[in-house]
Amino acid sequence: MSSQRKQYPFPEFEPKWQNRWEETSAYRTPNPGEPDFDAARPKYYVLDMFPYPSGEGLHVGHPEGYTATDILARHHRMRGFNVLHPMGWDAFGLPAEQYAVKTGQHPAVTTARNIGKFKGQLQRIGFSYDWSREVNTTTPDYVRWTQWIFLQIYHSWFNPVTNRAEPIATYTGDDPDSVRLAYVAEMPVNWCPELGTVLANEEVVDGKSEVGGFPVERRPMRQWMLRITAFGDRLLAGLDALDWPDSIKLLQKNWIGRSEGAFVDFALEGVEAKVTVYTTRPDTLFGATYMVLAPEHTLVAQITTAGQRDAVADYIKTVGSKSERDRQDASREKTGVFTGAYAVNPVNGERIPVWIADYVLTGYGTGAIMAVPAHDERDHAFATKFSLPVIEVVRSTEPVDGCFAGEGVAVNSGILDGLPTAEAKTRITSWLQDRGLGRAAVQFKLRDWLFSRQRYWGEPFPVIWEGGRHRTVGAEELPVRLPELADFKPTGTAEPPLAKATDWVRYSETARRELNTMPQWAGSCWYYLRFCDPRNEDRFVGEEAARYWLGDGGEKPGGVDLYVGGTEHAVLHLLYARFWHMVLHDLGHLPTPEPFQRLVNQGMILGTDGQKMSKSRGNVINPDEVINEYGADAFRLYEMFMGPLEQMKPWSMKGVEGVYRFLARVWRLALHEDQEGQWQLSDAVAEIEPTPAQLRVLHATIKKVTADLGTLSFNTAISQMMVCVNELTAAEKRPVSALRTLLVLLSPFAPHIAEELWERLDTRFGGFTGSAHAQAWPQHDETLLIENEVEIVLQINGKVREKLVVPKDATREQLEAAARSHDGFMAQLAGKDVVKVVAVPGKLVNFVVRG
RNA sequence: GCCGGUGUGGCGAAAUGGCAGACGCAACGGACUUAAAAUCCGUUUUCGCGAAAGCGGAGUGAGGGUUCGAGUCCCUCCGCCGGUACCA
Repeated sequence: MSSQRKQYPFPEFEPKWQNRWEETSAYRTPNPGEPDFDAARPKYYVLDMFPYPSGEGLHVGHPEGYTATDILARHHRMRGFNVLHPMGWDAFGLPAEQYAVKTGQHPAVTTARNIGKFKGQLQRIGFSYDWSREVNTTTPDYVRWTQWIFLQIYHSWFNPVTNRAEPIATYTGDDPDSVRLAYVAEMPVNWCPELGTVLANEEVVDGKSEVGGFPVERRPMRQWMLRITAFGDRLLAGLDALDWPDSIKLLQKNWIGRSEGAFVDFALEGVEAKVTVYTTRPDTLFGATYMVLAPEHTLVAQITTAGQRDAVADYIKTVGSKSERDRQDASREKTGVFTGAYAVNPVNGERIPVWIADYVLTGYGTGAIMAVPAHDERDHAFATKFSLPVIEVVRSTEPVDGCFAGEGVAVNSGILDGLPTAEAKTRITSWLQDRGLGRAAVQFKLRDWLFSRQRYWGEPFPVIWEGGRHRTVGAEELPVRLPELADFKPTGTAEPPLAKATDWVRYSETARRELNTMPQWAGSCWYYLRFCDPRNEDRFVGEEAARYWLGDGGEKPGGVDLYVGGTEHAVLHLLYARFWHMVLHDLGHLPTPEPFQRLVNQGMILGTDGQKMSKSRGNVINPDEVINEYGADAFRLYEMFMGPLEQMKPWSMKGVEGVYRFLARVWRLALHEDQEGQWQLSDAVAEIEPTPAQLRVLHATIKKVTADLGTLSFNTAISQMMVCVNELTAAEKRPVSALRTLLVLLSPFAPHIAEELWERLDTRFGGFTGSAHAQAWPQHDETLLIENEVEIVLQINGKVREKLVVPKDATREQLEAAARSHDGFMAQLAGKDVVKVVAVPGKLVNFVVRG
C-alpha cells in the first residue's frame, strides 16, 4: 500500500491547508474587548482534557476525543458562535523527572522536546485549536498563578455558618492555622525508598510502585493537605445541575461517600475516658454486644489491661507489618484481640468487651465502632469467630437467611420496640442527644487532599518556614521558581530533592523555604480558566473574559460548555477542579459555581486484537503511520466512524481504508485524472438542477448530519454522508449546488479535502469564494423530504404478508380499505376470524385474527 | 460482594414500541484489463423448498411477562467490560 499512489493527493494538500490556517491565524478567537470581537454572537467553549506530553508521543486514543471536539468547534463556528477551542500541556510529572534522574538532562528540556513532538502530531491532524492560547503548566507565568491560587486557598477557611469559603480574616477563633483550607498535618503516605519519593495512591499497584515495581511503604510524614472535605456536601449537591453522564456522577457520589448517622459516647469501666463511635444504625444500639477500636486508636494503650498487654502488642505488631493492600482485603478472615477493657452501653448499662481489630479503619468515622453482630456482616463474622454474643434487635418483615443488615422493625430494644428503622433512628438519636450521650452526625468517605510531593518537577509551594511556623510569601514574589539542580537523584532520605538547593532554600537569616512541591493535579485544576485569558499578567483570568467564556452563572451552573475526556479522571481531576473552582467562586474570583457544565467521556480504543493497547502486547497503533498512509482526513473520519464516541471499540486498518475510499469517492465526484495523471475538474460537474431524488437525499443528509452533531452521533452522520455520496456517484451529471452543500457538511469532519475541493471548484463555478469552513451551516427544507406516497406493510398477527403503496396522508380508514381491496392479502385472510384491525398511518395495517 | 455499562450477521455497527441488520469492512460474482491493482455494478442473517423469479420457517445472550405488535418496556438469570472494595 505504502508504495502505491495515493487515491487522492492528500500528501500535498493537507500540509498546504495546515500551513495556510497557521499563516492566516484562521482559528484565532478574539476575546471581549479586542477589536475583532463580535459580542452579538453566542459563545461556545469546547474543551479537551489536555495531555501529559510523554516521550511516547500521541497514540490513537488522544485524537478520538480531540476529533470529536474539533468537529463540534468547527460546526459551531459555522453556526455563528464565538468558539473557544484551546489546547495546552499538563507538563509537570514523574516521567520527566525520572528521565532527568537517569540522564541528568533537565526535565524542562525533555518536556519542551515532548511538547514539540505532540504539537506537531496534533497539527498534522488539522485541529482548529487557537494555538495563540496554548498553555504549559510548567512555565513561570503559569506557575505564578497556580501558586497565587494556592495563596487564596491558604488564606481562606470554610465558614460552616455561611457554608462557603471566606477570607481567613472572618474567622474569629484563636488558631487560624487549624481551619485554613490549606494546612499541615502528619499523615501516612506511600513512600517509595527506591524512587525516593512519595507516590499517589493511584501510582501504587499491589504494594509496589507502578513505575519500576519497587516496594512502597506507609510512613507518616509532614504533609500539606487541602480541606476538600469541607465541601463534601456542596460537591455532592452540585452534581444534580450538571449535564454529566450518570455513571460519572455516581462515581463521584460514591467517592464522596456521604452517610448520615450518629456519634455515640460509651463510658469505659475503670478508666477516666470515653470512646466515641460513629454508626449509621443508631437504632441497633441495644444489639451492641462488643466494641472494636482500630489498632492505631489513641486509647488502646490506656485501656489495655496488664493481662492482655502482650497479646495486644503482638497484634499491633502483626497488623503493622501487613501491607495496606492485605489489610484492606475484605474477604480475609477477621482477626483481632481483646483489650481486657469493658465499655458500658449507654442505653441499657450493659457491660460490653472492647476489642481491637484491623477491620476497623483509623481514617474513617472515629476509628471505633459499636459492634452489632446480628445486623452487620462484618461484626457477625467477627462475633462468630470469637464466640461473642449476638442479639437480634431488628426484625425483617420478610424471612431472611443469615445476617440481616436491612431495615425492619425494632425488637428487644426497650423504648424503640415496634418502631420502623427510620423512626427508631431519629428516636434514639434525640434520646442520646437529650442526655448528652451522642448526636446526629454526617460522615464522608472523602478524605482531605494530600497536596505535597517530595519531587523536583512540580510547583514549589509559595511558603516560608520560620520558628516552626509557616507563612506565605507575598503575591508580588510569585512565581517562586524551581531552583536549578544539577543532580536530580533522590537523596535516599525522605528529604525532597529541593533540599539540595541550599541557596534557594535559605530565604533569610532565619527563614527557610518549603521543600515539597505540588502534585501534578495542581496545574490541571485550573487550566480551563487560563485558556479564557492566557496572557493576562494582572490576574489568573480577566474578569470580563471569565464572565464571557464561562457564563454568568445564570440558570445553569455554566462554565465550559462541553468537556470531553476519558473516564479515568472521574474522581480525581474532575473532583479537584470542582473544589478549586468552588473556592475561587466563593472568594469572588469567578462568576460560575461549577467549572464544567457538560461532560462526555470517550470510550477507549482497543488494538486490532480487541485488547487494550500496550507496548508489551505490541498492538499499539501509531497515528503518524496511519496519516502517512491514508491522510489526516481519513484518520479523523475513521476515528469518528468506528462507533459511538462513548463506546469502547477496536481499531481496524480495513476500516480506515473504508473511509479513505469514501473520501476518494468524494474527490472523484468533482475531479478526474487526465492522461498525464493530473487531477482536473470533471466535466460531469455541471450547473444543473438536482433531480428530486438527489434533492431529497441531500436535504435528508443536511437534516441528519445536523441532528447527529447535536447528539454527538458522529458515526451515523458519516454514514448518511456516504449515502449522499453514493447517490451522487451514481449520477451521470453532478449538480454543482449539491457538491457545494456536501462540502460544507463535510468540512468539520474532513476539513482539508473540503477546502481543497472548494478551492478547485472556485476556478470554474460561482459560489465557492472564501473558505468552506467560513460558510454558514446549511438548513434543510422539510418540504423536500416529504414523499407523496409511502409504502406500508400489511400484517396478519404482526407478521408482514404484503406491501402496499398508499398516499402519504391516507387515514386509518383509508388504509384499512386499501388493505381490504388487496386481493393477495385478502386471499391469505380468507376464512379467518378478524377480531381487530390496527392501522397506523404511514406505517402499517395489522389484522388480528383468531384461530 | 456491591455499583455501573454492555450483549444484534463472519467483523465494526444502525434501528421515535411498527418491514431487524442503514452505512462500512470482509467474502463472493460480474464489468474494465494481456494480467493484476485501483475503480464501477451486483449478491451477501440463517435454514428449508425451487432451475429461477420466488415461497415458507427461524432469528437481536437465555427464560418468562406486558402489547394488535418488543432489539426497544417490565421481571428473573447468564456472559463480558469497567469502577470499587471491611467506610461501621
